[in-house]
Amino acid sequence: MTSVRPAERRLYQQVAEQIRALVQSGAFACGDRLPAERELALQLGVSRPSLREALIALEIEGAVEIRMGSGIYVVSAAKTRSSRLAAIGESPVELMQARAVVEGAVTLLAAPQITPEVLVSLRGTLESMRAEIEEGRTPTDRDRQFHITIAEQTGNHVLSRIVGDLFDERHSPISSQFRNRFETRETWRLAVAEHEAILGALEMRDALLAQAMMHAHLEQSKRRWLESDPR
Amino acid sequence: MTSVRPAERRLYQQVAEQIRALVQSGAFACGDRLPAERELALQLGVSRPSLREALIALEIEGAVEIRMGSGIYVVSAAKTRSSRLAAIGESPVELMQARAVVEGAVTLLAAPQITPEVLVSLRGTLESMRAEIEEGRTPTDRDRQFHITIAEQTGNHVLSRIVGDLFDERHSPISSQFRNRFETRETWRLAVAEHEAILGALEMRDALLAQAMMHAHLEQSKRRWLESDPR
DNA sequence: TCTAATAATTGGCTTTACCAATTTTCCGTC
DNA sequence: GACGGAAAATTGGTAAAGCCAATTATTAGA
Repeated sequence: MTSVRPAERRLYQQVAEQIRALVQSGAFACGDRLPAERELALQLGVSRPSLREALIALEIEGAVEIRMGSGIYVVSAAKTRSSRLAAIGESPVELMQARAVVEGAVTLLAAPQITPEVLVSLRGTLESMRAEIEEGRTPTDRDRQFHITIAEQTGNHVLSRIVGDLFDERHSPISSQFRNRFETRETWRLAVAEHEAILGALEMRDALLAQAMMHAHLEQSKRRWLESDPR
Repeated sequence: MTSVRPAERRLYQQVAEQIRALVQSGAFACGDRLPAERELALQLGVSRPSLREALIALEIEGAVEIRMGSGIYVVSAAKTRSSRLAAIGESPVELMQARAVVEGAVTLLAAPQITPEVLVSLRGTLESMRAEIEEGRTPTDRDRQFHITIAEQTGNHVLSRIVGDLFDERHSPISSQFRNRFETRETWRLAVAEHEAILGALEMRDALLAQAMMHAHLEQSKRRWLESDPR
């Protein structure tokens, strides 16, 4: 079987998509065992290494579970990790409320573990934000950095990942329609002031206050978002 | 080169980790081109297909960019987005700690909004858990339902999604190596007792106590996990 | 009937080989 | 000497066959 096909995308991506389609079409139910690698490769008309590459991609995104010597199993269809994005009913308002709750708790946990060096770093980030705003630029990256840095002080990778993911979802296609009138220079100035309050509480070693300020910041941010959008 | 190595984890995961380490150690800077596949495979002492599997994993998590005919490039370090999948460094211990923090805060938010009907439903779930344990079955689904139901009372879809995802990650292939001796009947009985404490606090309308009990439950769960595994 | 050895199945990894896209090199031309 | 284009070298993409290791199913023996 000599390949004469014009490479459209990487083969493993095409194969992975085919398998996803097979699962979603109901050809294989959740928990079912897929055909053996050798047979499946034959069915799909690709070599076994190529099929394996596709399976690894599917394994990483949680669509299948590979058990050595046993077989390849379709994992609980509901949470394929790809369905995490674009979940129905998740409005930007809920997103910001979730951030307020989660990052509030994270700040409380992180506060006692923040070193003086990190405080200096945070202040630098804040100054950079201020500068970029006055230059007319949108300091989204600095904003992210501020929140991530605090989360990282928990020493818990899972928590900092969640904080980062939630931040990024604000800029996903779903929410992008909102951020138009939201990011004016004035609203950014308010945001910086709230960041200043958080940092101040951290510098005073007041964990509870820092938590409250973080919570308030994201609630305010949500409110600004709402008021900026007339829908 | 005949393989005589005792398979510890999947090879592609080990290789991917090696490459991540190389990048983070500064051996390759952002934007740099890695050695060619053939050479890199030789350096790392693995076959090219195995190296390719690792590269695909790294490509999916955004750590590298593969350009056909050109080479493999290290992508901007900051945005590795290894996020969505459980990145290395995210030990099950960190996962449980993250759950304790997040679900504690979620419980506090949910508690005032829980209706009597939901309380009845939660008690039913708990009784089902008890029954299944005595039958020798593992009540994982009921356990999940208990936690999800509470999260849903926040009325926030993002929060309930997070709680669900974190629960499911415990049973992902990455963490599965831990769950062997963890799920004994005795540990499950302890878990049910802690669930009972949470539900009791909710019935008493004591939101702060419920938060504390939820936090304690997941911390205890983490501890049990650790002690059950002698590594 | 139950248990333990055994055979068949299945994923894990290696080796070799060739194709396709890209980049580099080099030579002819202006 | 500078420019342009074609050939060659480089690099990723894929295929095929084979063996090892873990799991599961089967079968023979107690």
